[in-house]
Amino acid sequence: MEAGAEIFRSKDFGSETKFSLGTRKINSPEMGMDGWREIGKHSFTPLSLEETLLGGQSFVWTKKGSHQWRGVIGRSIVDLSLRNGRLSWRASLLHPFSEGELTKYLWIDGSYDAAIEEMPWRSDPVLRESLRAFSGLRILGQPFDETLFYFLLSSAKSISQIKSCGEAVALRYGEKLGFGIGSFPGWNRLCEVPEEELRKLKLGYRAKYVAGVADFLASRSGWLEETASLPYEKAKARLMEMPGVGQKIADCALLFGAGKLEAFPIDTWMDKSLERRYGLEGWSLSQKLTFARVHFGKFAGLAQQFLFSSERRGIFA
DNA sequence: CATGGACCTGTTTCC
DNA sequence: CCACGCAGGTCCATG
Repeated sequence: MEAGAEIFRSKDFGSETKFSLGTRKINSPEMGMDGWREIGKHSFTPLSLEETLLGGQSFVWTKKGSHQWRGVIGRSIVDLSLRNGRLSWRASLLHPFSEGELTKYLWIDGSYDAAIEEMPWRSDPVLRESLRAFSGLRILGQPFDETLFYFLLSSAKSISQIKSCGEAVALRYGEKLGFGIGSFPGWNRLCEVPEEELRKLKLGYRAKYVAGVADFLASRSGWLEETASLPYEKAKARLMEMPGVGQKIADCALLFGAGKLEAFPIDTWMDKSLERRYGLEGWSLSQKLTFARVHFGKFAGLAQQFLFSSERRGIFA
């Protein structure tokens, strides 16, 4: 399916420049980037796209303008634009990204609507209100290794701090991609980095976790990939064998980086949500988790994201 | 099995 | 402007 490769000429996209790549002449609004293309069918609203990209499940996206975002997925730089309900994208020429990869990353296909339908919103007014407020909110399909890395940095840090620590590591040890962006270096590369170096990049005590996980993986070739392919419970138990990976981080890595949609990470926001909106004051963490998995079902992780956003952005306040 | 403090450091709030 | 509490979690020691 070929969406028209239209070149936007709006002033929002900067002045148009021409340069050659091999023998082809390329018109591109920005050096090193391909032209804009539109993705026909999607159900994002400005709010749900913003919340999907910047709301705490990913730390690789930056807002470039009121309707535009830039992110790095693997080694590809990807721009997204949502104007008047039209979703458009472009990727770096050096490390291209296909439309198929993007629609998978953004979960743009019928299985999203099916997942929404399967959630218990008919009997749950709290969830129903969240779905209404953040209509179109998705779980992203991010690279597993990188997702694990970012969430290893997440303890007692805010989104902006996690983002800048991760960016610093990527810029220092990853591939330089231009635009001041680096790629995730990969665990093999991180294994060569002393903990002290990571501490200099402001990771604090999390540096020990990163170094520990890198060491752990160095002696286990294929371990992460194998873990991602295991059923949820098995995969979670395996992730928790690693230093610095407890219940919450394991669930985040599996939900956001391995497509385990039944994973239900409980952080302080979700803890508050379950207590205040579902009356679970006094329940232990494991009781809350059991309640959530039973009540929300197969797509508990998606429900979690709606409730998380609602709590964080205060729609019930 | 539940509870509580330590672990880094940037940010917020209070003198 | 400085000192102090706290933060999207994990680990280890206690009761």
